[in-house]
Amino acid sequence: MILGGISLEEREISQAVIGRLPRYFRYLGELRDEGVERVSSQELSELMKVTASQIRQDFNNFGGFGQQGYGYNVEYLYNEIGRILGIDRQHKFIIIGAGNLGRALGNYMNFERRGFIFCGMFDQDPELIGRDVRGVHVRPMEELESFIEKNNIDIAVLTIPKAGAVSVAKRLAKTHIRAIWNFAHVDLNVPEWIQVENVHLSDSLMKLSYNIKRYAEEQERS
Amino acid sequence: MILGGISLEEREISQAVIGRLPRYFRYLGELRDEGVERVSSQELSELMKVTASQIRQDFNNFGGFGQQGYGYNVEYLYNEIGRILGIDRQHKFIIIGAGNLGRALGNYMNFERRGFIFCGMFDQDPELIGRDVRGVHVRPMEELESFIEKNNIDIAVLTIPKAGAVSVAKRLAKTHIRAIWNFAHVDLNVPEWIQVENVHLSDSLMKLSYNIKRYAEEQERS
DNA sequence: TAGATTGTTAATCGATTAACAATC
DNA sequence: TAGATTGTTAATCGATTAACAATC
Repeated sequence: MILGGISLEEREISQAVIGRLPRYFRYLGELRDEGVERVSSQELSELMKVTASQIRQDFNNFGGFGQQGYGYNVEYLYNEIGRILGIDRQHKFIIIGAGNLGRALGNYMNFERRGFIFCGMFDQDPELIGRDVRGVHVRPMEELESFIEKNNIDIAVLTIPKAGAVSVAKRLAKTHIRAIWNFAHVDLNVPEWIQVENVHLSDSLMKLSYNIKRYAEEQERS
Repeated sequence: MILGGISLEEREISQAVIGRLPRYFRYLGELRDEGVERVSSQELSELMKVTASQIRQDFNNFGGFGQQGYGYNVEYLYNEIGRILGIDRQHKFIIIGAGNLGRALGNYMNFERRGFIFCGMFDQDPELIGRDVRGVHVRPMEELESFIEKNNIDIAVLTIPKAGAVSVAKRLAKTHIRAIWNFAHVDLNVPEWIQVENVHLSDSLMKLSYNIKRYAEEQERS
């Protein structure tokens, strides 16, 4: 299937679309668990409160998953989206920073369900080294690079203060790590072959604060 | 300042702009801490890797903060954006769900710096009730509504599994809570006067997974 | 005054929605 | 076949970028 010389596979999908895939995946998983076999873009649109048009456009970025007159097969579509998101394969991850947040993420079981395997944990604090988090014990920072290479780690989760995050990211850039899930409140500069996804909790809280204020002011005016 | 009958104050700011404000705020705070007095949109654009045009457009949504030929005063702009985000005022919050994530958030000091005051914590598990998290002890769920009303709580942080989240959100909807910071992996249906900000960690992880896969496939092709 | 840089309008780009022919 | 619903093109909308006059 060729479009202007660029095959379907190579066309770049916008991050706006990618950002919606996990939500589709979640709703389809729920429908599947309820035993629903088929769903139309219209039905899904009412459930998810987005337009049916958007749903069809989004899915068609990856080729036709549906069938005219029928709709989409829930099970099939669910699996396809999972495959697109890459969660049909396993990802091995380590957590750098064994503080409260790092330990909370290490203890969170649901990531495993999606193929994310918790393999190691690191900290520089001698107090924390050796501690056990769900069967994984905390290692000293010196072992970081060797551990990554020996165990073929895919993802490093950064749960350390911003001061340390930049230098740790530099160390990671010299390994074969493929991605950083960054909870530190700083923008990381890494080579283009390392994918970065930021979770800036205080940014999220500020947006909430803005919306609280905006709503209050709207009310005052009316 | 009237534009087509709608005053500046009333014009709706797009969430795209709001989403960028915390990042501006962070960079301006760093410049301020470094003692930098003025910054031009050009300089800020190089630092933040966005266009100078976007920066000027974004700021002008809220009125003119700069001066031709000079640029922007860092301290002033920093304070103005803080004010716009509503973090010049205090927000009292409670955490519902005293599991690993809830406790981690409760222990995180930096929210306090931005005026978010940790006031209470709730859980249904008798094992957890009474436990102390940074001076706040965990209360039983029965006390939720009375505590919110008595202490004028603004924000409820939801760190419970999705099964419980929907029913707790229903209870919250009957209180005077103003916002929910939702870490449960489910979409909440609440009245329009309650602001909701979702932090769906597994969605974030799936996006990362997609980008890992996409990069790998790009490499294969070339 | 001359130079710099904003505020703002106009042009472009991309994303969303609407419409409908294709087809199951 | 008739009805339903997709896949896809066209229209609209909104967001980003470019350009430049206003002005410090």
